[in-house]
Amino acid sequence: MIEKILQTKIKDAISGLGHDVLLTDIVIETTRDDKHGDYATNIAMKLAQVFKKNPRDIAQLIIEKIDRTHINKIEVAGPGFINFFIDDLYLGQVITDIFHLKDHYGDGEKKDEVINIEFVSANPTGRLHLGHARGAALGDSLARLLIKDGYNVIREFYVNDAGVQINNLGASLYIRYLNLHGIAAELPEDAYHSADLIAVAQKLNEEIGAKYINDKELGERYFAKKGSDLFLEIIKDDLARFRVLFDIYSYETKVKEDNPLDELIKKLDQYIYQEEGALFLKTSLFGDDKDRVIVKSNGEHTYFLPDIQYHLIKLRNENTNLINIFGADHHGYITRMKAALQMFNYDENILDVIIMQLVRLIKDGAELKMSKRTGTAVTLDELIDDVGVDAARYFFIAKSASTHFDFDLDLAVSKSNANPVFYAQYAHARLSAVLERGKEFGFKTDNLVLSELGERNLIKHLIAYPLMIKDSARTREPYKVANYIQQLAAYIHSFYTESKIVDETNIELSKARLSLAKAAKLVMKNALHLIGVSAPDKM
RNA sequence: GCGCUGGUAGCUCAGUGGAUAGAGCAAUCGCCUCCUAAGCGAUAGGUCGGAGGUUUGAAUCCUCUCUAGCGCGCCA
Repeated sequence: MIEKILQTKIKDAISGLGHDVLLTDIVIETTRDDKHGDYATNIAMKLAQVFKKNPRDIAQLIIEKIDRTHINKIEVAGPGFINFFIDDLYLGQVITDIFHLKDHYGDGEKKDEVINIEFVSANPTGRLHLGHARGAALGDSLARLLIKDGYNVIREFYVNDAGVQINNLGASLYIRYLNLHGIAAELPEDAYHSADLIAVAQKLNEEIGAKYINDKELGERYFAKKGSDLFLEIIKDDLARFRVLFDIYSYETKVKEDNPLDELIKKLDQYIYQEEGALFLKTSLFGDDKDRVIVKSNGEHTYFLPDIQYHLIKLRNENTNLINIFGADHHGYITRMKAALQMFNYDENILDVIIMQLVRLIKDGAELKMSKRTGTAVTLDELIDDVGVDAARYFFIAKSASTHFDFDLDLAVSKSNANPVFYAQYAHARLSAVLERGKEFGFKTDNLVLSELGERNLIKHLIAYPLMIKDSARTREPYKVANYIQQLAAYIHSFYTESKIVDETNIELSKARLSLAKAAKLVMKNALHLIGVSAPDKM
């Protein structure tokens, strides 16, 4: 890895001047302007205070001491940058590395740590909509990224298959069911109004006929159970279509069944007090604004209590860290959950909550409110039909989770070709075509020297791939992969346009360029795979 | 009122202590007898919400402030 090598060279040079610096304090950056060389460091400016000297003078002292193997030229520039111009032959070695490592190029060191990432976790009371789609794309891409970086990853979905929302589902479905039998019944304001429920009611009606039309209680119970089961199946199917597969589905009912909440309350005893007939948990001891109710005065527990149990279950194995992906409307929940975990002597950082800002849906220039109640939500299913999995997934992960963004439905559907994902896929397809065309030539990795600007830019970007993986996994930000992909596509298109890759009059050069094309294609395919996007050979 | 997240080009967004603030889309101008023009090259477009401060250096850090979204239930 070039960065590391340069860091070491610089560190050694600085030691030669009688001063020690940490390797990690030496920042190597790729230059934006090729006049500034290939890589640069600002270390001399950082050391200005220590050395009490002008940064340019320090830079000069460093470059006099530095080992110049693989380096063509070193310059002091601007306010005190040190610019490195790397030998072409040395840069080209990355192609050999990629040929050798193939799909494992960029893999992080294998780690013992398990990362459990919980996302989507939608209530099985309707189809997934746009907001869930963002979470699904984000969570799955993050999972892929962490796996690539060497972690053991568990993708987990928590199903709230108990509680008021399920009863409400049962009641809503029951009314739809009565309607199917010509019985007039109005959906209450707070019922689920979406059209999905009609389809589910119809399906269940086929199984039971008129059995429950005169038995509201049994009917509602039946529809609550069967309806949520059916919706969960629909959710799983939609997710699979979106290329999102979970390792574990955990059920609230099962969590409570296997782990009596009374016992949990006993374990939390020292943090619990009673007030006005309710049980409060002293989460304020751990930074929460106030204490939280876990058992209401009517004897029912709040959602929070089984959720604590659930998080403990996720932590049952040693060496596990948790990631939850939440919508912004749940951010108030973070501190109390971390507080509960700290009551069991876990470090607060064992749980990392990624807050995802909500998606605003724009249609005909105006905001369309998403709500299960009013039934105006755009479902994941419809989204996939309209814009396709690749474009949709790319669209959702290409922006950081903290970005509030507008999803313009008209734009997404009508101008899907404007989606940057096609730019990247097209770059991949072009490389596939040219490799096919040049398949008789073979490849060349020894003494591979490519010195055109476009070739060098592409090579340097391939070199940066492992570092990008590491960085995006560390900060848990898959959008950085999308940024990388865009830049990679741009370099590929430039290279393709500027350099004739298959040239019968220059076999050696063609072999070298085909090798670069093959390496770039492989990296592009793998990068796209990390965000769940396909890499077509033809477009 | 308090808290979380935003405010950067016409639009959607990157950039979180360094060189002239970038990309895609939209706009203008070039480029296919030549490996896929879903492309390339060039031009134009920005008081980085505002004000103060720290620093050799600030879009980036600090304080205040304006503004948008979301929270602040014995709901889930």
